[in-house]
Amino acid sequence: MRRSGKKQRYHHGDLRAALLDTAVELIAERGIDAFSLAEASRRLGVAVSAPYRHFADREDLLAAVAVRACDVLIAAVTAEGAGATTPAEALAAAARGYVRFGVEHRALFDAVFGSTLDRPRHPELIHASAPLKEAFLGPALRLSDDDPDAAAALAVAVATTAHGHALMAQLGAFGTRGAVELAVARAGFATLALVAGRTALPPLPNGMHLDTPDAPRPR
Amino acid sequence: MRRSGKKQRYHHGDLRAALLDTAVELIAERGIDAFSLAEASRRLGVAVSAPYRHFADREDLLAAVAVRACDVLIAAVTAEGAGATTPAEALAAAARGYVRFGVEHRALFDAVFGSTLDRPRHPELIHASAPLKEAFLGPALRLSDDDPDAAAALAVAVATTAHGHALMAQLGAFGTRGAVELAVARAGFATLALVAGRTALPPLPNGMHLDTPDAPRPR
DNA sequence: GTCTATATCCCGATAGAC
DNA sequence: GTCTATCGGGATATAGAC
Repeated sequence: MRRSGKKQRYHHGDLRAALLDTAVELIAERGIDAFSLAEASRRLGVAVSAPYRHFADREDLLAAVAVRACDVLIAAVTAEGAGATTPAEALAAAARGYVRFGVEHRALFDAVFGSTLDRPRHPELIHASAPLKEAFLGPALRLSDDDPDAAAALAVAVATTAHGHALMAQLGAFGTRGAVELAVARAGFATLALVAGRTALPPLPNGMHLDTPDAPRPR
Repeated sequence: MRRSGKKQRYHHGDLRAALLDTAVELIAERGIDAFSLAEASRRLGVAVSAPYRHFADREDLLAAVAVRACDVLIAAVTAEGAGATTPAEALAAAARGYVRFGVEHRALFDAVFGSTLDRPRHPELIHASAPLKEAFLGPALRLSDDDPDAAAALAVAVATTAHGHALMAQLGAFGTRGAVELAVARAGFATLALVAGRTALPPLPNGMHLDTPDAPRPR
């Protein structure tokens, strides 16, 4: 019944969940920096002070959105690779899923990558994003005869290239009509090209392994 | 003499240029969305109304910053490839220059790619960014036996991969110490891998050619 | 758990004096 | 070309009633 009315009031309903949904809506419409608790409250028909019963502050809510977004991202990256037959195809599928997520769920993508969260303040975020690297590292390992250094180098290159395709697609660089599928397809092709030319990728220094950013440039 | 005092007043000086400089400073410190004319005015010791003699509004100033940033970006991309001996090396150098610009001049990078300018309203921006594609397309053409379709496919893949490396580096995914050089180097290697495996890149549809985004997702 | 009310702050943009 | 003053708006967050 919750979906019946447009201006549903959440008095005594599950305001916490409703705030998360509304946050995603607002981020999709105006970007993550323009998101405000005040506007979310207005849209839900509650007082601007109500969210503070469920979230310590604005950043706390955005961190919760980012955690949810991580789950969706990981599902997207792993789902697309379910039917892959070769490791190279699995890697390309992971890249395609990553890009598809970026363009089809831009708000969630921004929640993960586009906000200025103080990540040390939200350790659950680091935990939520951990499985992501496995989706790239697993196939890369199979492609590299279990050489972990070569696999890490390839996985980083592929994930980074997928990231670029998602961002470029968001910028509109792949046009407007059919841009989603085009960007997704190009990310897959680029991945296969990286695989084919992977001998040009020397090992990363110090066993770096696609870690979640721990210390982003402060802002 | 302009640099002598910290709280230099720009009364009757070149306020327009000073505003551009200060905008870059502020964007570097707090991000482009948090940039405000009011704070820039405060920092320069002028009234909040003063900037409106030089810029129609906030967006107009940000567009001017983006134009300047485009010039620096193009210089960075072409400069790094000056000494390249092979087309593959030239392409890798362009990618390295792109990433170096992204991490060393993050404010300028954000001015070009991270703002929500109404680009049709600022045609000079499209003009300023035009030479960028040549830096990638030129070497790609030489690598593709002057096949323009194959060259475009390669150029898009390389530029997009460079973009991904720049963004990932900004996120801190390449760590903190030595992150700049690491990201720059990885972008170069990834480019060489793409070149080596470029037969996996089918032609783009409809003669697409790395155009500047004309219709970014509205926000 | 939500409301009312409020304190405090910041912003973009304009009018009119000098 | 810059200033003073101001309008109109929106934000975060808290206090205290119910």
